Amino acid sequence: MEVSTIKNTIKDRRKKLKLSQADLSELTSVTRQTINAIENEKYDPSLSLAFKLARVLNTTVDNLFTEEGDYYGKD
Amino acid sequence: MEVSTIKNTIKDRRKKLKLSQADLSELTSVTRQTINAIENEKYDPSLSLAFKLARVLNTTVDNLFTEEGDYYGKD
DNA sequence: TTTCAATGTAAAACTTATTTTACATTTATA
DNA sequence: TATAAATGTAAAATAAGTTTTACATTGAAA
Repeated sequence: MEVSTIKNTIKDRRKKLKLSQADLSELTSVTRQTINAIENEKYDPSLSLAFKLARVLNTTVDNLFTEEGDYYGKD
Repeated sequence: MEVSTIKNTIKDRRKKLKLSQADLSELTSVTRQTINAIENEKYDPSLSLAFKLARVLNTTVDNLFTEEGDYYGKD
């Protein structure tokens, strides 16, 4: 089971707005499973979805996601 | 031939830094073709690559990419 | 004007993101 | 505590991003 390299604060921000995963999925036009997978960092969202999520959650992509660790990965 | 929904200023910023597409591809660990395709907006980069590009080009994801138009797309 | 570097492009294979369908578990509330 | 809502998860299919290989065109410099 792969794990995303990028962390995010979607769950926190979603809850502050009292939205369910289903609500957020509708607001961003993806499935609830996609929201769930991204919150639980099964994989990274596309750039397009990252922008939609940031917009709906009243923030920026750079704020919502943080690329940390992995600076010495692969090669 | 599909076209990316997201615009970017990679080419401009790359040139200001006097980098070739090949240079940028090495700095971000992708192929030159990937850089070329993204500059010419054949498709969007992954979120991970978007962050790498922003970092190398001394800017942020939100600055480097702009999601415009398409507000009334698809459904 | 030749030559080399840089850029554009394309098909096939592969990897990763997303959907669809479906069900199980947890959490809130009547 | 029963019921509904929310969340977690999973397999198969499809869509989108990336690599590999390869070649053609453009641009710069000798």
